[in-house]
Amino acid sequence: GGRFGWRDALMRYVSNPEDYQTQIYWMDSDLMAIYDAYPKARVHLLLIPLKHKIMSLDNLTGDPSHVRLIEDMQRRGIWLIERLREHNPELKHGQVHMGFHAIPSLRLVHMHLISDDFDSPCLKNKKHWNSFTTDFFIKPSEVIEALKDTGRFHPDERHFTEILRMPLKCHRCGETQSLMPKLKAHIARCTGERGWATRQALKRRESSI
DNA sequence: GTTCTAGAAC
DNA sequence: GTTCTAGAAC
Repeated sequence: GGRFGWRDALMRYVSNPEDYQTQIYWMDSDLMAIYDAYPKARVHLLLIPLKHKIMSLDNLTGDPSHVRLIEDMQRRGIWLIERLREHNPELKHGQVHMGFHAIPSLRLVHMHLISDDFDSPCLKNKKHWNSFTTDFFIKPSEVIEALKDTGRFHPDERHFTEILRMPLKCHRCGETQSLMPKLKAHIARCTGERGWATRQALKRRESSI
């Protein structure tokens, strides 16, 4: 086999940033923000520490350097969202969510920055949806508090596996949809009056030509 | 994490 | 008959 298995996909970016320049949105000596290779929304970045090679949140302790790392990621995440808003006019009023997956598939601690539209052909199944729109999506403040209070952050695997199987629920209005295609159609409609009206106007204009 | 696809659901 | 989900991947 090769040097990296699929679980180590993020190691490539961290080990050889120079080979991935087009996939890097922003980077300094401590953190790297890359475009998710399979974005689940119009904007979807991963923020990855460069100096601490921590495989998962389970490996964090109450050590001040670990608490500080997550606090730095939180601060940088907020900064990146502001930067994204400046460069993406469509994000001006929309929310950008920031968080970790409770049980990530890929090694190396990474925090998602993802826009609220969830408009992407890569968003395909229930696991995708529930991993961003339920308690499976862990805010950095939750991790920081757990580390300060208990010196660890160990998500219960059975609990979070069950969460991924929950019904498909719109993150805006709470309405439940039976199937992914129906959810995706609903999300497109429920994505805000202004966005919806604009799309309808564009459709009318297209069909009248 | 994705791809592929059998068979369930429609 | 087609769409859609969900489990295997050696």
